[in-house]
Amino acid sequence: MSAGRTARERVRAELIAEITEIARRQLATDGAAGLSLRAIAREMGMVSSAIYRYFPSRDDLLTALIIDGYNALGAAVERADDAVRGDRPDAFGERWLAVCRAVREWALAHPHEFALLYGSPVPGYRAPQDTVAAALRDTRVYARIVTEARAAGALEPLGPCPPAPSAIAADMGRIRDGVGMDVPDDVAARAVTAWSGLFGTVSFELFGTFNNTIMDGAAHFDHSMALLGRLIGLETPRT
Amino acid sequence: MSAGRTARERVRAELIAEITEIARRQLATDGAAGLSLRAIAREMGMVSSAIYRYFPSRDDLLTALIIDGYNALGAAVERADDAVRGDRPDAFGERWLAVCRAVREWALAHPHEFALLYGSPVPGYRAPQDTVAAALRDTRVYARIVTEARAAGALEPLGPCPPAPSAIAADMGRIRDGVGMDVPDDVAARAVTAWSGLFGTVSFELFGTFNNTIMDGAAHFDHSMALLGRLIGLETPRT
DNA sequence: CGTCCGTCAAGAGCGGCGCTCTCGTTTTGT
DNA sequence: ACAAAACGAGAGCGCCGCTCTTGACGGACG
Repeated sequence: MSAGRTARERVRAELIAEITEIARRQLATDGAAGLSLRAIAREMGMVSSAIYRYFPSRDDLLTALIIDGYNALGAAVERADDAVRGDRPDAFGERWLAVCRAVREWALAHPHEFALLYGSPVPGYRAPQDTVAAALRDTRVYARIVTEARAAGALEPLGPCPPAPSAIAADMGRIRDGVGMDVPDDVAARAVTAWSGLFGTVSFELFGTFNNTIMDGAAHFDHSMALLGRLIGLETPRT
Repeated sequence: MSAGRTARERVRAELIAEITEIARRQLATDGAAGLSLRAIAREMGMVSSAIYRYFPSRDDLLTALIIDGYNALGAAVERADDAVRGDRPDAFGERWLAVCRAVREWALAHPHEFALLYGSPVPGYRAPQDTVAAALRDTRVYARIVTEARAAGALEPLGPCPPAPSAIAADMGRIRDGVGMDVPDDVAARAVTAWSGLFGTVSFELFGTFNNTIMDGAAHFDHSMALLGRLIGLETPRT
């Protein structure tokens, strides 16, 4: 973590930082497919082959950007939850809505990075294990809200729903362990469904599926998230 | 529709068909980014520039594949609904589940095509108007189920949910007109939310977000769709 | 102090890509 | 029969990821 001792190590770390920064700017402009090591080198006044001293391949640079992206989204989600939780830790519905909005707003502000994280996988790219750990960061926030809400007895089941079949018990157990969501299978299944709905809604808006139909994205999103929150059992505020 | 009269026109139509067929195979193998006009030409024993007589650019070929994809998915969804509707037109929950399963199964069978339709937009590609019409085909089936269910009085509202805010009335109206979903705003909003949840769930499974956690994708999917069906007000069968 | 080895930037080059332009040839419609 | 349109082939432009070689530089050690 501390700056490397030798001058070489220091300049090396700086160059790596500069490369990823330019790459992030390229990503924001042209998307993942437009990310070009040659263009980065050009912008740095280097020759393209020199970049390979720092990133052995384009995919390795992509991995760095993906991890950064997951962390940025995760941090935004954490901030959103903390902002509500600080004042009213029991306002679980508000916390859920705040988290959903944070995801949407981060996605709208960084569309290409969101596409990199949750869009079609980059062909030929195999996500290394480092990325899957970073990918869980925002999910943990979300799991915490559901867990705390249930512990507080704040989950009001929403009408008669089919119970979780035993076939998904093992999967729900893995989710429980993976992100620390300590709730029964029924609640976990509803939470996963709502979570998928959140990202599906953001994807639809961002990728243009809603084009020319849903114009007031924010209003629709808020209402949609309120409905999904109710599916979990959360009381969401009127929007 | 009938074969062109002149020999040239006939061979032209055949060549276009052969190009799209090879392109579809390339798409299934390598994904949209791996689609290469040069490779297609090579496989056809032509020189690359000759392809441009038939498709003026790579994007135009992509457009053809996208329209084909929407139609294939739409047809699969129509078949799934018709299979249930023929016997039991009032089994709205079963029809909803059948449609959801059709989407998932088509996506699993044609992952790259699904990614082309619902994944990150191809950078620089601007969807022409032809594609958006084709994109509505599966949605119409889905809208028909919800509309018929409501007309039959088969929608049992699921507990107390926030009512649709007036801010989304115009958007819901556009959806009503666009896909022929003749239901009030409250129902339309729930339907759109469930619909987003369907594609979010399929995307998560297909793009690897569920990696190593949800192993029995089918069981989780069925239960998730049952929950979303209940959100609309449909009675879904035990799975 | 001098040597020596690891690190580095640079350059040339490979095969691939989308796309354009030209040039003969073939087919079509008149 | 002849002009016009359509066509395949070829060369070429600028881009890409990636590899290999070469020569210079600098910190570590004898």
